[in-house]
Amino acid sequence: MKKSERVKKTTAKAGIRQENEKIILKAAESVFAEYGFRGATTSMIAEQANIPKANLHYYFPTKEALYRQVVDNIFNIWLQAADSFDDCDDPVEALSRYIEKKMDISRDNPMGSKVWANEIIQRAPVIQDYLETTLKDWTESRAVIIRRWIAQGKINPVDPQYLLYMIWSTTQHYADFNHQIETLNGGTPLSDAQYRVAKDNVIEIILTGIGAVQRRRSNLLQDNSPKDQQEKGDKA
Amino acid sequence: MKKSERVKKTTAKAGIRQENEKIILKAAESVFAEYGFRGATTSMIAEQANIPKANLHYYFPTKEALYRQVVDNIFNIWLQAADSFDDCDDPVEALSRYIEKKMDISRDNPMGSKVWANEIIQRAPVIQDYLETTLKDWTESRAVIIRRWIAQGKINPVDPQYLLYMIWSTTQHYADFNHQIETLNGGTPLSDAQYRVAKDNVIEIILTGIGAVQRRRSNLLQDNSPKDQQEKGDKA
DNA sequence: TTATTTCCTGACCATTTGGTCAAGTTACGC
DNA sequence: GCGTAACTTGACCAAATGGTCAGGAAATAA
Repeated sequence: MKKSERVKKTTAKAGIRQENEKIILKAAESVFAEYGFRGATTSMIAEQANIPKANLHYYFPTKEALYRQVVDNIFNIWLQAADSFDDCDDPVEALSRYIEKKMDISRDNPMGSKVWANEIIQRAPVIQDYLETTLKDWTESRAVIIRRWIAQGKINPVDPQYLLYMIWSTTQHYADFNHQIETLNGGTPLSDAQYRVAKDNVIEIILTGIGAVQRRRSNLLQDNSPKDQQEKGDKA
Repeated sequence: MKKSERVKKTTAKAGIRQENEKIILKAAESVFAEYGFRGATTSMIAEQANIPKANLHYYFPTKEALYRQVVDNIFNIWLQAADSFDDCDDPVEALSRYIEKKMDISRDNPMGSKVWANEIIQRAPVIQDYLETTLKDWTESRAVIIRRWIAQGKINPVDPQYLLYMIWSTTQHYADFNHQIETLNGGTPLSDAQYRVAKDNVIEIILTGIGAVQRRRSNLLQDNSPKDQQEKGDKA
């Protein structure tokens, strides 16, 4: 139908492959996010990318190859977030930064999070390997840091593994269940201000919950002043 | 797995329908959970239920009708959990009970939770109506209770909506991401003892996080009985 | 017994699916 | 210009899919 609105070709032939792969990957991400690997069809993806299906198969020979590439990209984003949880002496700083980063990712890349969720629900046919190696190692290394904080009396004795699950689930919920949140918000997406409040609530409750802070000054209820956009002026 | 071990027929003809519908629904739940509506096939479900596909269609004329029934059952379980969050003066009691109930459901009915997750990710084609009515009303009524607790100084000022999201996500994570948790647990499911610890951690961190308790006595670390994760020393 | 209703299922069908292919078109190096 | 490599795509195919159907088996009613 609408066929020639295919997006500009930057500098002619050079870069066409790169450009088109990007378009296809983006379309694939959103279709895989919504329907999972089995439920997604290459026609849907092609349509979303606004190219003929045969063209899609020119760039990605099989549905599985395309899916793998999508999942790979997502894992890289995950790694990026993981880096922000550094080996820092201050749990408030390290955890605030990590949670904030994860919340940002949920907002900026909700489709990726959904693809990940689908992968796990389907028992990780593609990323099982990552889970057993990279993710497991990372988790254990963070557990060491958390246990050190506990030993130093900086936070309450909590089981690191369950604390991490809480952080993952809470932050990713804003991507994966975004539709439900939107519905409960009257059918409109969370505004920037609301998202800021959500973030603050999450950080505050978790940090307070593990005894990293006693009780913070800020009122976590949404203030009704229209002005609310200053940077992360709230921290430790 | 064989073929004719189809389960006993209780009392012959009477109740056959009921019996078979139950078997089919259970099979359908697990297949829909793993692959979503589109990704699931009626053959897979029939196979899982150990009946010919044509027989499945005798009881449930279409895939969609079957799916609707599955989703309906899940929503009823959700309602059951919702009831346990009653209008109680004590936030510690009300929230402990609710979180515990949700954790129990995640353990006893992980497939249901996954079907729900898939539904939301797919933008609730079937349950949108519930979200806008039952779920929304319930959420708002609980928000009132939470705000009252805040006004009474029983908990810190937090935004009720985000607190609820945290409870939902954290508890449901144990069902939806059960495979990831299992992998990180060395490939074995959480034991009863571990699950107990997980529950306690969740309850404790959230209740402490909102200031409902100051700091509780229990040590949330798993008692160090020799049986801990140390099977495969894979590493890099 | 026979009649009637319910249940069971192999064979079948139209549509959708992932993927191919051959005949093009476009861009770049020469 | 011309050749070649990269890109594009309508038409096509075999397999899988949701669903049907006719005929048979089993249970109950008469």
